[in-house]
Amino acid sequence: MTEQCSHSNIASCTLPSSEQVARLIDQATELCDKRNLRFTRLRRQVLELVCKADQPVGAYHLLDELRESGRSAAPPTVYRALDFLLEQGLVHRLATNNTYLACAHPQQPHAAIFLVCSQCGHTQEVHTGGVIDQLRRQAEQFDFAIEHASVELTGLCSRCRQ
Amino acid sequence: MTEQCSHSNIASCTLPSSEQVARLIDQATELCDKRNLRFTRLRRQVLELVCKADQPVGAYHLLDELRESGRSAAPPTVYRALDFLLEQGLVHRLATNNTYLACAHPQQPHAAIFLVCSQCGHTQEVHTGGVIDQLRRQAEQFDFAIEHASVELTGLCSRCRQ
DNA sequence: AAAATAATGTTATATTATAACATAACAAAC
DNA sequence: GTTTGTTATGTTATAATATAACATTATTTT
Repeated sequence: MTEQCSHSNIASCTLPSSEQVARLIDQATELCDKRNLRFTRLRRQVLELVCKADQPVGAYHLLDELRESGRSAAPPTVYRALDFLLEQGLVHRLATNNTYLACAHPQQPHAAIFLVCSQCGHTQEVHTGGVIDQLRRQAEQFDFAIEHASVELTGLCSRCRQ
Repeated sequence: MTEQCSHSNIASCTLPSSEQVARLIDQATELCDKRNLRFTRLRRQVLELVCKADQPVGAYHLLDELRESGRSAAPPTVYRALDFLLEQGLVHRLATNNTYLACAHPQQPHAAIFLVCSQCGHTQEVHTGGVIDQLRRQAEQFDFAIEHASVELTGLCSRCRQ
């Protein structure tokens, strides 16, 4: 991700080039090391597949790719790896279309907003501190403690609007 | 829904009493009439079931209830009715847990935010013009035209926090 | 090395949703 | 009021997404 990503007030994150995939893997390795967790071959492989995809991918698509790579794999194989990556904040799950995508900023935990194009599927991770903070304040007015915010905006991306 | 609902700047909507269910059905009848759509027995029955539930319900739960009521029903029966009700803005779908709940304000189309308790499942529809407007503005900065906003906040409700 | 823990393999199955085609109900036109 | 077209529903099958449960392997700790 993080092509032109400024991580200032508002940041948008486009898709990863191959060197950036390597960097994300490096970051994940470091991060797991720091947390004393095992970044196994399977977990690395699944993260690579998610990173390399140019769009959010479904679990069974990842399963196919694992199998094509010669590995013996069944649904739990991929779901367990995804669960691990989700817990560590290395990937996000989009509830509106049951897909997974690599997190652009695994270092600092953050709540993100996703712009999902309903036509081409292109998905952008956007960071706008303001919105999430406002949501948190609103929730607090109802004495509600947010554990996870799922904010997914479906619509037409700039390319598909033309 | 709409127990203590002010529909002012911020409005919260609690669960419906039985008279309120009747009112929602009346509103739906009117609305479909106005739009020249058929509010059939099946559609009415499904909306009633969704309204009466004290929490968002799954499609297969509705299916069971339809069958218990004596009606012959299969998955498409309930999904088709739900699709109709969704299109008309009479129910909402929660993507994070694949459930459906009655819309508190079918009259005026609106984007809502949902507070979903991860412990008891209680779900609150909250209307805060501000947040949705802000989301729309943010999206516009990326030349993105929102068609649908799914904003689902998972966490602990006030009762479960204690 | 043995024991304990964590990860993966494997089989089966649960849960959610849709495709495809047949029939029935309804509305419009004649 | 019957024919015709359209919309809704019935019905069967199956797709797509996800998890349970238990066996095996790998890794870490003792």
